[in-house]
Amino acid sequence: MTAPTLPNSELAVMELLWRKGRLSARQILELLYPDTSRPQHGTVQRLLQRLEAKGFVTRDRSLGVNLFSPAVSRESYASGQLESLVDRLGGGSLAPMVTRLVEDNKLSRAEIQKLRRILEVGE
Amino acid sequence: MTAPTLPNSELAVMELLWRKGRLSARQILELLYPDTSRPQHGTVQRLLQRLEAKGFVTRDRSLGVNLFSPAVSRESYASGQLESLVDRLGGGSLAPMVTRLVEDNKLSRAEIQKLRRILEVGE
DNA sequence: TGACATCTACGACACTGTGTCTTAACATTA
DNA sequence: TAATGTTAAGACACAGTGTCGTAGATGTCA
Repeated sequence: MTAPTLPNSELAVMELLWRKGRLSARQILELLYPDTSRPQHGTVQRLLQRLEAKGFVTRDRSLGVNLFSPAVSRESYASGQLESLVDRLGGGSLAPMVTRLVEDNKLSRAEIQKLRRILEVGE
Repeated sequence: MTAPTLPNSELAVMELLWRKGRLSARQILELLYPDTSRPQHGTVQRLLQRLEAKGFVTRDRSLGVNLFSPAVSRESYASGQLESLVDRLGGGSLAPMVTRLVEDNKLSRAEIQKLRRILEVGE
């Protein structure tokens, strides 16, 4: 099973969970729709349900209200997406894309330094 | 205007064009649906039409049959997708995702070498 | 314990994008 | 000009997304 790509609304929920760690549906509702008069409980509940089905959040039912936590870290999701991008478009290699980014000056000096350091593995 | 993400069927057409450079609709049809008895001309035509509308292919009408060429290179599309991934999920930085790939041994030794060389810019 | 508020689960729906087909118009050539 | 191939455009089914409403479960407090 390859990692699915999350739609925007679900990603927004994950962003919250990644930032806060563990939230109730109500907290998510308030953070997600801060100035809406309408309830929209159902929407949040649906999103959480779908995320749970996809294995992206875990639900703690031991309390009165359910608490939701991320089951997939941001780094894990992001790198999974990167991997799938590389497979789909790069013929399995990240290098050509990075080459292009460098040529187009899309990577800052600092970013390049960081990447260099990361890639200094072994010998 | 940010680069759109192409659906599979359109990407399949682009793959052909990237590989072959310039093709007629019929050639694309034959390459795309090699062993189909059904015509499916319309499908290919539609795909090409949508790709043209998105600015991904150019159409040469000067001959009897239209000839289609890629208007966006594979590298350009791929790096654009990478860039948008970094913006959406990496907080603008590619480094964390690459870190994760390295940790998970998703990058071969050769690939790491290649990336290192690419990133040896300036000083 | 009953009344009330909250929370949860789920069916429903509109909209959009995708993938495909069909048909009609058009061009080409034998 | 008939036959053949090509292009254009309408149409549609289907899946995914984002949302709502509601019914039932659960909890709280007078």
